[in-house]
Amino acid sequence: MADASTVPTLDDVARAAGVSTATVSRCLNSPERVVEQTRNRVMAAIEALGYTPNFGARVMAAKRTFTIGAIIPTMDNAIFARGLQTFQEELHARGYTLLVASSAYQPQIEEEQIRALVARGADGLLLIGHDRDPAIYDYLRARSIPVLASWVYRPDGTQPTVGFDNRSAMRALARQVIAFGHRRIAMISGITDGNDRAAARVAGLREALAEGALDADALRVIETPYEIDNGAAALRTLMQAETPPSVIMCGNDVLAVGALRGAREMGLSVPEDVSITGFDDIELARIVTPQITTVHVPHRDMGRRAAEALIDMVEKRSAGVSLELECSVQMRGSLRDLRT
Amino acid sequence: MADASTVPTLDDVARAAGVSTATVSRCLNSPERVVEQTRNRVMAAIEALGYTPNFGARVMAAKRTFTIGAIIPTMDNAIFARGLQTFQEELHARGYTLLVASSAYQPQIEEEQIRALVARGADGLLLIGHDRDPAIYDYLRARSIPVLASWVYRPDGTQPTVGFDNRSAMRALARQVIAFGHRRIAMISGITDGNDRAAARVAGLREALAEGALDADALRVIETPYEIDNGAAALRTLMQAETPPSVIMCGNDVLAVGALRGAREMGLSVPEDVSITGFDDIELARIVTPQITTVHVPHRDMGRRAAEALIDMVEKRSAGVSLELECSVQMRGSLRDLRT
DNA sequence: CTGAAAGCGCTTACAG
DNA sequence: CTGAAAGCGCTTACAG
Repeated sequence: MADASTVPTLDDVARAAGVSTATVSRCLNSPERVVEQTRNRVMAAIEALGYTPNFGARVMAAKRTFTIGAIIPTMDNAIFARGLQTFQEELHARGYTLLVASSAYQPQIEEEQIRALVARGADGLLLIGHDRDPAIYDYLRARSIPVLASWVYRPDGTQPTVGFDNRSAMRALARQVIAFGHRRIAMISGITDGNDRAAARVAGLREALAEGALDADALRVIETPYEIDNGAAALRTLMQAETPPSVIMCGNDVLAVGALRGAREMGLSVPEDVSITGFDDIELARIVTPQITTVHVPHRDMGRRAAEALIDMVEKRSAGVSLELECSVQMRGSLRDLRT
Repeated sequence: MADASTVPTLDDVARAAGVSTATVSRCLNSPERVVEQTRNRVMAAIEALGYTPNFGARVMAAKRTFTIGAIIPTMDNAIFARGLQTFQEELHARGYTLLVASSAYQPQIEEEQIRALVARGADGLLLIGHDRDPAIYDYLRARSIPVLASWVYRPDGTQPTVGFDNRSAMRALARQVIAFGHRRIAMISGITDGNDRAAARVAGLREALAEGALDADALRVIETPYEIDNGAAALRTLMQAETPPSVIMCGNDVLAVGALRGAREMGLSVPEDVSITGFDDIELARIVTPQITTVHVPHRDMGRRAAEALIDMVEKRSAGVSLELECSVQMRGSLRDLRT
């Protein structure tokens, strides 16, 4: 932090300009309340001294930080990067700064990060997913800190959400898979414990199976953290079964790309020997060969809308409105149509 | 921010525990200085009230935030994700919190973000690349805020750096390319203006050309922002030349993957019709087919070392020591050996 | 339009 | 080991 002996304070500016600290403060925060001549003098002093307001002091006195905190599960891959980028762009345009933390998909770390962000005076919080220990929402409510849950749409939830319906999106993809004649379906899911998006995607697949009069109970699901290598390993396991699946639906594109690599390593062709699907439609999905059939998530739009909604909440213009964004199925080369 | 009427303060805790605020503060900051019995009583009160220290007040009183700021050029892709992840892990292990901002590769935005982070009381700053307006370093020095430059190693620089030598790394790759018999070499570079890493990579290639008695002046270089689509477009332009290159060396893997796609779209085979190389060795490089020959950058190690070095500076244990990390050339399928 | 002064919620010498 | 008190640098009613 700054060295007090060297960094000018409001007091220094006031003295240099021959006014009170109140006036200097006003010049900075509501300049229209200061007559021009005085203001010019003050601004000149600020410039001359190279004054920057002390953040801590300002926060403490004003009880606002113009800071929004976001906690995402991981920064290690591109899943959240796109959405977060537009989220931050929109915040910036509205005069807010974004603080990002990551939780490594661990509720305990997420809670720690939430407290850290709150302790840092975040005016509002963006969280990924809706379901978490209610005590956290109580904690936030007690401090009247607005929270928006994103990457998920839950009109029934206790918190406002701006996102998409993970379950119906996966169901739509699974219907397509079934319509293509696939019957031996397996899934490589992310860890569902503590991850409502992952759980909803599995549920969406099961729903589609049930609709199609397929045995949802017999569905083979491997749960594994969202990492490329894990996708490869899981595919190997699944394909070594006595009756290997004709299609492996993955919880996201990272796992799908890993599965693709795993197939290649086993000498299997995709989609001739096995079909693979993903979820998210991040850049990765279009970079590999064949390109991955996946669920397109409107990340950029979601980020922007989330920022708008959260700032509205922070500025008391809204108690929090949920917004549903539409996903779409992206048909690409990794899914084979067995009817042809 | 918190609603004062509802959020417990140090005072509330002190009253509840029947001690002074000084004691409560000590329990939080140097628990060993409080006798166990008292401490237990205080901790129970903290728990019971759900107390969280007020950040602004703490910062103002302690003149430390235990916050490190990092400004990276972009969050939109994986280039910086890996390194930043370990950077933040190491900070966390040492009790610091990371604040990340991005500059969109624009010096002006970077400067704005630097001021924002400083205003927020960052104890230290991580910046990507070394070369920038000296006024920025002066500003930081006046506030005695330690700065570490990373993703670059510059023993001659005005600031300590923890990173690698972009120029010699690219030169090493280019030597290999030349050794493979390539003579018609072109480059797709990132924008070099305001980006010392990008500029150093171009310089490294030129050096290797000169060494090999090739005409460095005739080198065709297209500069374009680091985006996949731009890599594809640049490749198209280069391959439409009268005498197209036998190899296209890209400023990073993102451009290389784009170039690969561009080649495929033109019906060209890689590496049969044209070789492609990258830089960074991010996951992308191994996901595509063929895999990209590239420069491996030790991102994770760099992130960890940068955190260590910066914290040492912050805690006055060091005035800032530069550290060079080694890169290595990763030979993969996208580069053809013309001698065979 | 401007100023004097209280107060924001902590930390930290200084005593005891 | 613990407490009383000053002080950190701002903002904001409240007066004038």
